[in-house]
Amino acid sequence: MAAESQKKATVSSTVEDYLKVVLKIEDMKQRASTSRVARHLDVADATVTDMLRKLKKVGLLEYKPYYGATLTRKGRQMAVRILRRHRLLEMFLHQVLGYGWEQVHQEAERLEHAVSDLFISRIDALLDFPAQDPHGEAIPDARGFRQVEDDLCLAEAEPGSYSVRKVTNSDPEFLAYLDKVGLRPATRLSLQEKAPFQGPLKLLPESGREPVYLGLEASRSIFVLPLKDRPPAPAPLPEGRASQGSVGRPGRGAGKE
Amino acid sequence: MAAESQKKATVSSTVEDYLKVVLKIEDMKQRASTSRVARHLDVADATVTDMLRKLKKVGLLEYKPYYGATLTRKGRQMAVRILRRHRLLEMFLHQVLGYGWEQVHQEAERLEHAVSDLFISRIDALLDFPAQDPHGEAIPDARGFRQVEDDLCLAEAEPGSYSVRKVTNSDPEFLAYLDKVGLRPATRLSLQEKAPFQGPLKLLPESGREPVYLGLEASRSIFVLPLKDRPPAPAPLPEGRASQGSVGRPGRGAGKE
DNA sequence: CCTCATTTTTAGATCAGTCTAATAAATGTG
DNA sequence: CACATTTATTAGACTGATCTAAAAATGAGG
Repeated sequence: MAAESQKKATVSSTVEDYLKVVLKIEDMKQRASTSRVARHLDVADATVTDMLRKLKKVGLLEYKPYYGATLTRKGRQMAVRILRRHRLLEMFLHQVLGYGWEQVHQEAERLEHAVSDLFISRIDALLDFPAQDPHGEAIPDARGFRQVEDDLCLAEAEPGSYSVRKVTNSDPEFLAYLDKVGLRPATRLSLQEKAPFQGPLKLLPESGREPVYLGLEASRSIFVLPLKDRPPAPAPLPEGRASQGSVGRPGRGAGKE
Repeated sequence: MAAESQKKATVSSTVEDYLKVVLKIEDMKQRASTSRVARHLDVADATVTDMLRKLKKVGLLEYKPYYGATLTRKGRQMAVRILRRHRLLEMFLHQVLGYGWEQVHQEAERLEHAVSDLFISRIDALLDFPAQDPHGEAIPDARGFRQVEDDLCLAEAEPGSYSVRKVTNSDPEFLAYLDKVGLRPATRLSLQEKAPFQGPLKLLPESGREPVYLGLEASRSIFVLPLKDRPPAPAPLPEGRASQGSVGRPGRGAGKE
């Protein structure tokens, strides 16, 4: 609460993008190396080196040459704020303006830098304070708390019954495809078998009668919650033991920031 | 329809701002001189000289050194497109997100550069294709046609009965004041007297019982429609002879572009 | 038609963000 | 452990948008 922590350092949208990417990489438990950041942002490595040094200087991240970056408290706070804007905007575009879930990402990507805090709080209220975006990703709340994600990557799942929790891929083509075969957040499905040698997964979505064969690589961006065996339960989301109540509870590792 | 006219030359938001300003100045029947453009954009004259030359080079405007700029067909088209976005966004913020009319301008100023055509067409439909923004300014339609404005500046009006058509000033303080004294688009009022020597106007808005004294300068940004003497008519806007039906009719001077 | 004030342009710099090419550090493999 | 490969950094340059200060054109009055 010291006066200095109040200064609403306003950063360029470029800086916002760098912070967002570092957060994303850290969330995937990877090292935010120069090249990894560069790949995510589609810029040259040299550009990233420069920028990381600049961001270190202004205290938004730590940077060790030849190693990579780590967000500071302040940097993480800013990054989560952008993430919140992004996901709220996606939800708004989907729910209010009727965008398909494969269309929301790109538009939100531009809007997140342009919109005011007032705009964000208005759409938050309009949407009745949603907890997930159209891809099933958790929307951080206004204080920066993030819901604990207690899901399982389909690529690692054993055959059985699941419901789709989130899809962490924003490629419109891919999402449109998933949509077509009936795979969306909250869809229940049974994973019937996994072909050996990096082979495809055989899935049966609840809706379609046709099985869907999905490449292993594609399955890495689908996250699911195990379903209690027989699929009787009507509510698909509130089943997982940590998928509720965690907003506002800073608990181990996934709370604030 | 030639292939070249199809190329969707995408310009920076800075360029969009320059075009918007030149359009605004031309709409006020003034010469878009270097210094005038500079004042509107709050940049140095030298910066404008450079930019106008660049914009001439890409065919968005004519530029005569020591004289100023004139939009080309193409430049005007782009400028009107931004104007449309701006005003639709204002209406959207006002109607859907509950912004006050004094708050909409600033937010729209940022959003107009970030939003896609899809976004614009969605809000247009959501708002049921509005013809005016919250300040009473005409919203160009998707083809770029602009409604003919057949109104009268309050500063030039004679005592009598009027209804407020539009307010061409985006200063939040000023608009908040007008709002407080009950002056908004569609408000009926009687102009009771104009003090001599650039003196204030004495107004009686229909709502308030108190007369309002308005400086001459302030009255320049208020435009009104004369009311058919006794104020009996319920519909305030559709009275002026040219305030309807002109969308899509390229009529003299105020049609396309 | 000359002079002065105003307006505009030119010249030269800066800043943020980016690039390519060259160099250097780190790493992995025989 | 030494070399080859990979990953990062440095060096130098460019682009778009901006500035200040100095020079030049315009135009109004005498």
